[in-house]
Amino acid sequence: MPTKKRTVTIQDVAKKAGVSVSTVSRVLNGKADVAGETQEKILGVISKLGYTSNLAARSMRSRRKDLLGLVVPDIGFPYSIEVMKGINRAIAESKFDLLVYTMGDVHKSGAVLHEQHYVSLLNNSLTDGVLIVASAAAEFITDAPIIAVDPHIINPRYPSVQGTNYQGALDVMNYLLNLGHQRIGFVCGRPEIASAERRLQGYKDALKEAGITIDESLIIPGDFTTKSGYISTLQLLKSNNPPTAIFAANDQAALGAFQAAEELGLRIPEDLSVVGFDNISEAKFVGLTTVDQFLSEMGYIATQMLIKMVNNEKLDVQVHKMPTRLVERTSCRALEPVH
Amino acid sequence: MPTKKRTVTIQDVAKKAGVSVSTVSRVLNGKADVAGETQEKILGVISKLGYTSNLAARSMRSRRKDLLGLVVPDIGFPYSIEVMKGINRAIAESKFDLLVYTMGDVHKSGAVLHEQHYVSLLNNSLTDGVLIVASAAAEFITDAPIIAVDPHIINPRYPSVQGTNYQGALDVMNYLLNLGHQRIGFVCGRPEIASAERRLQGYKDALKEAGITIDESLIIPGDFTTKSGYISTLQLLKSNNPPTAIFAANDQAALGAFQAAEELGLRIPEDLSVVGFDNISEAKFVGLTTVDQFLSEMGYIATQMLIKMVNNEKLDVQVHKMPTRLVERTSCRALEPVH
DNA sequence: ATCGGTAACGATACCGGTATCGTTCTCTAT
DNA sequence: ATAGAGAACGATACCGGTATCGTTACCGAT
Repeated sequence: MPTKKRTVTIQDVAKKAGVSVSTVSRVLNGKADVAGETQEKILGVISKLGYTSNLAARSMRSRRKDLLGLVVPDIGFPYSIEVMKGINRAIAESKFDLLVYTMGDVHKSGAVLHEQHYVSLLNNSLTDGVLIVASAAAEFITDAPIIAVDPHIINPRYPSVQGTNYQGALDVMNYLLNLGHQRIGFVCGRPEIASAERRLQGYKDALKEAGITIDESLIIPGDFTTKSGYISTLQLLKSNNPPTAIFAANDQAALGAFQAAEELGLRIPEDLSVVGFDNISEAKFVGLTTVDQFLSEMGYIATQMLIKMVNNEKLDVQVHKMPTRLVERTSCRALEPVH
Repeated sequence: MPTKKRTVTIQDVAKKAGVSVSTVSRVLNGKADVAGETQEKILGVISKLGYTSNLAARSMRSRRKDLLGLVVPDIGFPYSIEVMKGINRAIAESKFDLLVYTMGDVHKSGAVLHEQHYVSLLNNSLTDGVLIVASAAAEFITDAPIIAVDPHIINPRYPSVQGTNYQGALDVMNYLLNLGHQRIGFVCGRPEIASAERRLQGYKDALKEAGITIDESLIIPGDFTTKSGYISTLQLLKSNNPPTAIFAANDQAALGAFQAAEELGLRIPEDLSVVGFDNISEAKFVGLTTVDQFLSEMGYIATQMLIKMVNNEKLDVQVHKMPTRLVERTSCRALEPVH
């Protein structure tokens, strides 16, 4: 094995320039205490050697890093993508850069203590503050700036941005009920996630309010994936008394419902009405009626709140509630009254 | 201002458990040299104090971090998203975690040396290896594992994964020519990017091959955004002798062409044929004929190559060429022969 | 000539971990 | 009884930067 060339450090620069590391560090950080001539020489050496500072080393000693952390279980999900778009926008407008930490998958074996590991991993070590998206972690909070988008827990001990999931679900149900639908199927999200439960609760309460008894066979488990939406919808449609409409806990599951309908030769909305939740970018193209919870905006606002926290400014609210809006497209139709 | 609670360090754990930091470190890294009883006590203290290790400190001393870095200019772009999906998949299958570094925007003021800064920022400091997506940076390479997806330069000094941009463009042009189109507009990508130039070259060569003289007025500058596609298309369609087909350097620009056509009351494909490049997820929904360059797959393969490099295994190829494929949808039609 | 002030720079502690080596203690073999 | 081996653990150097303080040289003022 060949000898590994070491990376060039501040020591190398100092030696080559004939000055001390202190002086190089001063130049790097734009301190005033350096003679113009010396500065130019050092800058020359730096670019000649191709020196770049070691983030880890710097982070350890200096408090301010101008870097925000983001923890996402899975960056491939449309949900995560939408939120990240907003975060990205806020980052672009700020002086902060962003470090995203992901495991690629929620379920993955890891080292000892991996459970806690991945949250405050960035915390106080690399970044000035951390954004957590749709995660249960960070139960144990340190006092560092942390903010959650759509937390698993309804009332986390740190600030958060949440959508009005319950109200959104009520809106969907009232919309469908007004169209004349009585038998409405519900494809659940992951039960451990608070927002999924809130939507289910909205589904149930709206039915109660309308005086319709809840048929448990119309409520099918799911996990927010397209595949689960597909399977659940098949199950619903093949039953003896299939629903006329399906409310999926998120858009991805609703997309699965589209697939199932197509496979069974059913047209949407003629033979089946479908509503989703999230308004991911695909929804527009397939004409899916859904609830916009302004995910991108949530990410944007959360980032701005985090920046405030980092700057030691006071937050206006601990929990920012983002109102949802029903987006009517072409996946639902009114039922003719039965003669 | 209240006194800042410090984060809990390995020193705190050691003191509380009545052992040395060395022993705690051994427990953290699962070394064998610890008595079972001691280990349990330490683990107890760790979870009681909510200790999590400082990534920065750890990275500095130990070579192996089981962490890969990814540098993207803008994570909001559909292009980046597609590539990241593949990376995410490879990460999920591996023991590595991923750290994504982004500035949120390509054009952003920064500290001194920011130009170099953001590439090998992660390099040898935090991560075992770095993926670079569609960036010109890293001209100065260190010898650390680096791999580029779709590099700006055709022949970078480090391994890369690239699409067959030239061949893909030829395929598009031959497809359009076979449909009978003679006046074909081209909406350029960002000229400093190699892949954009390769596509333009394919456009020109195909025309030459077909014996059609190149009309420079049909070649409009662009920058890969939807907006630029919109503007360029308007310009093309409003000219005296508008094209019958438009080949956009990427799908986002093609989407802009759709907008422009709609605004002018032109139907696609009846009044105008459009082809894109990339096959982003939106393309399917609008029926855009495009070139699939398997971006997700490129990310996947690049990640696997990087992991090989980190493990000191030999790469099969330095440049992995990913073949493109024309995806025919409904945005083009055959021209009737002129009578 | 002595002093104080300031500009420019160097020496060193320190951040929080890991790697290396040394120390202590027990147990077994001779 | 003593040496040697091995288990369990501690002490300390070190990673590559920044923060703090100290040092030197040069200046004008008293």
